[in-house]
Amino acid sequence: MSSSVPCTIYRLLSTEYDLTSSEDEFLHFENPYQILIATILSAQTTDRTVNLVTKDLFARYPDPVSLSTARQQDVEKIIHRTGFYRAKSRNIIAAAQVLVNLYGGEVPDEINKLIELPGVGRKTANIVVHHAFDRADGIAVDTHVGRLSGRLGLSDESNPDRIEQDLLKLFPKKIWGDINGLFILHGRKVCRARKPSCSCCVLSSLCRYAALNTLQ
DNA sequence: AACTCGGGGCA
DNA sequence: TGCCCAGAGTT
Repeated sequence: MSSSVPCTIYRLLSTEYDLTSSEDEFLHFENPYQILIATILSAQTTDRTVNLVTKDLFARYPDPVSLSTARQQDVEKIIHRTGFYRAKSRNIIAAAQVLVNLYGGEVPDEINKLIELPGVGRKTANIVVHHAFDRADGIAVDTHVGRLSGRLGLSDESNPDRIEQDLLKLFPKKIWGDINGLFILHGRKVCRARKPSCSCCVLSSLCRYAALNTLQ
């Protein structure tokens, strides 16, 4: 593959999508604590659903100290609508306890430390670094990112960690966060798992899968 | 690698 | 009604 292909992909997707508007949901959170908790709650749920509960949640538990001593039953009532509420309640309380006990009530800004928090995996850690610290130390490989990477021929791997390694080599670090957001938007709206809209896709001219898919 | 946790939104 | 949502933890 030509080394300019990743650059072209980035340019085309940037023209197609406005990342700043799609990230508005997160902008109203005031600090890394709120972003961390909201991101844990956002697993397998839309940002809009999370936003239905965060006002109540942060009014009652404005900081790690207050959340660390919360009763799980009370937290469950507030976040019930975000799904997986038992595990999420347990995890955010335990995470708050770790913040208080190990990090002086602050949210660490390193992937390796964030990943140790209950309820935080590699994807969530990447999201928190990106949104809370305005930086991208990696790329969160969800189903969309994995699917696009395969169809575009950017990676032949199946393991998300290895796909991430391939992507990190292909794209310059300063656009990792943008690539992450753009791939997810494109994977959701155009390059869908089921019926991808290759005829409307700005990347179709450089995509093997589109060439295959549009053959009749 | 497979399985479980789960309510909300949308076509 | 079926499918999807910037997943994580356990077995």
